[in-house]
Amino acid sequence: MPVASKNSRPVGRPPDLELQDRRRSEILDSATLVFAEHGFAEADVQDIADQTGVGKGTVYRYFPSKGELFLAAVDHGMKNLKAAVDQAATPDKSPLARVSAGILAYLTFFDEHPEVVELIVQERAHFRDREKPTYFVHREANMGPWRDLFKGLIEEGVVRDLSVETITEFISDLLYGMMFTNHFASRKRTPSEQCQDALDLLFHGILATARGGLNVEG
Amino acid sequence: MPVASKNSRPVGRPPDLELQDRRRSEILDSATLVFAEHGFAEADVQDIADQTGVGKGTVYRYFPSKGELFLAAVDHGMKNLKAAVDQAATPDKSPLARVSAGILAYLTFFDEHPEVVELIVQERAHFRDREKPTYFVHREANMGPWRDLFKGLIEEGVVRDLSVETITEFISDLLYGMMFTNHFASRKRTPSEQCQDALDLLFHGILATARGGLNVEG
Amino acid sequence: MPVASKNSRPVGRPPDLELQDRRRSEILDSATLVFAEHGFAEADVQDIADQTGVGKGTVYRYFPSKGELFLAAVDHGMKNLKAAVDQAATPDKSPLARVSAGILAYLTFFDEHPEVVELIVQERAHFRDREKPTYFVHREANMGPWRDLFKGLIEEGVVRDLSVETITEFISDLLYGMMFTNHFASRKRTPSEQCQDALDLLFHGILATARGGLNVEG
Amino acid sequence: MPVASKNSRPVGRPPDLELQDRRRSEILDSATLVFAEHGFAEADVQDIADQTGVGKGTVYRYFPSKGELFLAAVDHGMKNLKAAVDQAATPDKSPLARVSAGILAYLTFFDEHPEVVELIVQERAHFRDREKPTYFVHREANMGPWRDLFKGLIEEGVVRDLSVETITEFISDLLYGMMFTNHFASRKRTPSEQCQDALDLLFHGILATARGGLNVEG
DNA sequence: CATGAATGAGTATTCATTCAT
DNA sequence: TATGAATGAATACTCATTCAT
Repeated sequence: MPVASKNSRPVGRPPDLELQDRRRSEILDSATLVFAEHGFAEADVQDIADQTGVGKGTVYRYFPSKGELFLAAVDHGMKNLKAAVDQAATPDKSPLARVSAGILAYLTFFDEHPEVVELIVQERAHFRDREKPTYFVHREANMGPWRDLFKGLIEEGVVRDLSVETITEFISDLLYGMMFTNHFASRKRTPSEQCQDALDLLFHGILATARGGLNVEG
Repeated sequence: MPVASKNSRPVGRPPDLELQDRRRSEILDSATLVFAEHGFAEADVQDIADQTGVGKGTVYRYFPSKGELFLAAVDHGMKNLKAAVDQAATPDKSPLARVSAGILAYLTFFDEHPEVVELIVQERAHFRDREKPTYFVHREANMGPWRDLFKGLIEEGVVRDLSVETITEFISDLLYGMMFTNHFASRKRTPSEQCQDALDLLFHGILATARGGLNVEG
Repeated sequence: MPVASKNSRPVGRPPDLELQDRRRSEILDSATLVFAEHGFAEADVQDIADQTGVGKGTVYRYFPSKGELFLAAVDHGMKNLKAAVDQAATPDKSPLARVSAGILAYLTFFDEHPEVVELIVQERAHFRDREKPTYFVHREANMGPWRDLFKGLIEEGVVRDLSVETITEFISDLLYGMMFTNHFASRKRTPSEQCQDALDLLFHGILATARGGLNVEG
Repeated sequence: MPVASKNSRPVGRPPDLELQDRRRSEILDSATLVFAEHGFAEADVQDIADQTGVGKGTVYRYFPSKGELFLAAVDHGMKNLKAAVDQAATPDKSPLARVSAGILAYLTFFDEHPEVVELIVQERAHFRDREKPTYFVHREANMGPWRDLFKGLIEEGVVRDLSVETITEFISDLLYGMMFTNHFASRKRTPSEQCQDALDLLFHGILATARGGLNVEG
């Protein structure tokens, strides 16, 4: 039940709450585009306002500062990433299939949304004092189920008896590196192909021999 | 009658070439520190001059602009990285040992030189129009010997019959991701521990079963 | 349902057009003073802003650069000159009286507005690449009626049968030289006295003898 | 007789006095060119040094500052002007012929040395605090003989009984205006043609009627 | 004496943010 | 509430001048 403001009769649901939400969303979308195209420092709030079709002052009614707006855009991007991965790695699939699907979804998301990659770099470059970049905050928050999944796989004997942490970090780092490299070095392979190769190596490693007496010390 | 011909005018203070080189180096070091601490945009050329103990004008005698100075610092960092890796992965070692040593050297370098990681991010954030970030230019230039190495390992049957490109990209991406994540998420593990785990997974994969009838589609 | 269509967004503070015009004018006046006092190079945009009583950013809202502001000030001065001359040399006067009135108005204008003389010198000194200085652009644009006037006087037999161009250039050069010399050499005579003398010589020349057999070659 | 410096035996005429003079002259010439081409503010002392073929420090050994060097260049130009006019308006000519020759020499000099015109403008623009621009200092210093000449012509009845001052100022202003206008407005006429026309008007005025009952008041 | 390396003062311009309307 | 006019902090780069060699 909406609380009527001091001197007004209750007018039911104010008709512009919805508008407010839409506006916020539109500004966020424009911001993502403009920040990704020009970088944080070069992006003008005026451009974002123009792109959205509102006045500059309006942008400031929705977000207290350029920085907050930027951070909100990054957060928005991270939520979209999670949604894409979650939608792909559904619980009805087998655990390994979920791994596979999750990785493919991750690669596909960034392939389709290069602007989010840009946002991630820009954040790290311009907000160096933050404890943890938004990406890693989200990563940590979403990692639990994956840890459980690998724990189960180990117990089942499907995956070797390694530290779960070791596995998830390995995969996380690999994906993080792939995402950046794809974008920075303009790689042309499809997410699907990449995913295939990565999974093969991830699952079986590069060596031909059975694991055992390898000595790499010399 | 003066002996000096028109083309041999300089009779004044002779340039001290050694001093010039030292100066250039000192400025580059200061720049690396200042750029890493404040980021490219916030870094003040005056700070770099102060840090080096010279006047601002002197900085501009050695580097034509703030941007060129920054790029030179990145390049310098990349050269140091190569030197560290080359020194570790010497040809007298066995191929697999060279892989191992190279990876350890890579991780150790960035662990000891976090400022270079910062430079890499800053470059990508502020020089988005460059064809390829310096890191990738160097990576490409230095990759040849590694490709040969893996080609040999495959021929020997030590490494599975995979595309060499697939292997080097996999490792490159993994390392790139590890370097960034270590720095951005403030990971505490030693390069040596990380290297061990990464090599284990890289060599043998995560699966317990022999490679073969795995079906991850469902 | 909002009445405003997408194209009629502005619902906020309406622009005060009259204020804008006044502001522009005030800035132009301040600029004229400051540029004349300090010269173009030494003039500080901050001074102009202070003098006008606005922020420096406001100056840049009205003029895109210091240079454009300066040129606008010169142009403004030239328009004022034309107005002064036009107002004096009205068509109701006889042709020779118009010449006389025009010359007096010209000399009087620069006597009362020495800052415009400064602007003219400064322009020539700092914008050497312009095809024609503003002064000459205006001069050319305003010369037509004077040419017609002299053409008429020649046809009437009042003025000798000389090339109209010769006459107008002679007068133009003379006045240009008088204006500069008055200002640069701090001459003290009143415009009126100067005008008298100049007209006398212009009309009758310096020689006592009737025109004719003079031979100045030897 | 040269005075030997404190602790040295008299060595006769030092062999490099001549070199010094030559150097000074070369620097002055280079300075004139560079100042005229780029304007005072944009001209670099380094350019002048390069142009002369000496080191920047050497320029400062001959002239205490950029400003002094510039002023010396202007002065040099003025002296050349005087020489040109003096050489043309020799006492062996008749008075009116000397006037004619002087004017032609003046116009020819600036036609052949547009760089001097530039110097004159630049001086006025950048040294606004000087009591009198160099040009006017020289003009005043060189005017005496011309005043005498016109005084004589008036006494002879060749020139009307006007104030000598009025005549010389008229001519001076006219020439000053012609010089600037020729240069600024890129006039194409030859000095000789211009001189003819100017003399005709100067001597006889523009009116067809004999001087007398002209009334230009209405 | 000649040189040129070193110095550091000086300034136009942008753009996030505010707030009158 | 939405707008955009007004503000002013903040900063790279140049170049006249000095002086060690």
